[in-house]
Amino acid sequence: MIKLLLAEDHHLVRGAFVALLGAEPGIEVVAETGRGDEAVRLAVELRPDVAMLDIDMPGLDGLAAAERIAQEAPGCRVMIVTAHGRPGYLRRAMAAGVRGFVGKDNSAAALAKVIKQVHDGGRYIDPELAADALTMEECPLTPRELDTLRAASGGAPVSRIARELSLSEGTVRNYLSSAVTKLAVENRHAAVRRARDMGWL
Amino acid sequence: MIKLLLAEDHHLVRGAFVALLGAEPGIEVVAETGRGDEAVRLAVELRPDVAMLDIDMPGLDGLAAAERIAQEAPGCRVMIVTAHGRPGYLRRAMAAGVRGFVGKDNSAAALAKVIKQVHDGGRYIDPELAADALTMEECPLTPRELDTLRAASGGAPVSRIARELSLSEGTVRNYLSSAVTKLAVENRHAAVRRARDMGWL
DNA sequence: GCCCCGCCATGACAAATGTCATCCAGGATC
DNA sequence: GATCCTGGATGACATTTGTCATGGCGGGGC
Repeated sequence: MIKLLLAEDHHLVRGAFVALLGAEPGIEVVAETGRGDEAVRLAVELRPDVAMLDIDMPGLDGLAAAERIAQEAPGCRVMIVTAHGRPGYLRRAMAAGVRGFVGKDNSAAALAKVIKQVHDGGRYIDPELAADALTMEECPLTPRELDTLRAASGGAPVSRIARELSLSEGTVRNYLSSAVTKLAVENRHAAVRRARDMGWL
Repeated sequence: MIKLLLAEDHHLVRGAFVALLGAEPGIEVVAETGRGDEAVRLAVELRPDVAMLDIDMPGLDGLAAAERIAQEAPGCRVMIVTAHGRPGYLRRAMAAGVRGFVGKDNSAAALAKVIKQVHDGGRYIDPELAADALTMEECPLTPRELDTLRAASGGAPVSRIARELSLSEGTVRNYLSSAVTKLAVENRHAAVRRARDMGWL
């Protein structure tokens, strides 16, 4: 019997997952939560065989939670289920030692199969998402450029970004400009959008 | 037996819903789809008692689908299930004659109850979302302002927006400026964000 | 009819943004 | 130690923006 920890922020979807996977022979849902930090705590406490995490959750996002679980509950295998096929997410997940990565576009049967595969020490990456990630170049932005993009994401003016990061306005403009060039877009707002779409932000 | 049409774009979530609601006594899922246009077609063809629609779907979004179903399959009662509690969405849904509006944060039991309530001719609005919509002012933007905001949403420069809408650049700047003022934000990009958050865009 | 409002358009000016040449510090290389 | 390179930082300059005052046009409402 595979002991499964389930983390997904929407009650309804989570409840549906529990119903679905609870019916699956060989799988037992031992805990469920809607928060990432909560998921880490439960993984440490209950030591499930597999933790299945959504990405966007309050408290701690699924990728960060995966990293923490890998450190604090090493026996627990982690898989990510997400609606957003951002290529960068897959990269981060791999770096965190995640063993399964599937989109919410898959069938329930496929999901159960992946859970078992992951439990048996295997790996499974959604082929479509994997293709995206492989054909895609590495994030070309430097840490500083990412910082400024992040700070600019709310539409904040350069002056505020500069204050926030304790930089001169000129410097901020430079980083943004260089990000815009690298991403081949027209201005920083488009750059923010693009970086976010890629899962880099 | 309530005949239910289910429309939700993620296979996995949809499958889970089917499993969940199929187990519910008195409810029978007669059709399921991941596309809005498909949902309209199925509603017309199968005449289910209740159609349960997600908002973000390919083909036709849930709100537009709701409008079409109200016209083309009047006997079918429509309810919306969504992850995004944008106040504007609720408004549009009400205008389309939707009889149920719930967030994905609810429990499965609550969902089944709402389905039955809607089927019996009642209405149900998620109290939390309703409160948001009521405390919130109507969208203050003119159609033209919305057009320009929409065109600006990708981070496009004014020149391109002007070409797209066949307006002079000055006019575009005017609309955007007025939108920025009305929404009390710092620039058009923040205005786009805000309008989108409100469900106005 | 008259007035108001939304829509379209100009021009001018101030402020924010994008671009570029340049410089510095530290690590890698030879 | 001299050199090269990269990421980080800066200020000057051109361009793009946001803002404001203004005016014309057409359709509803009174």
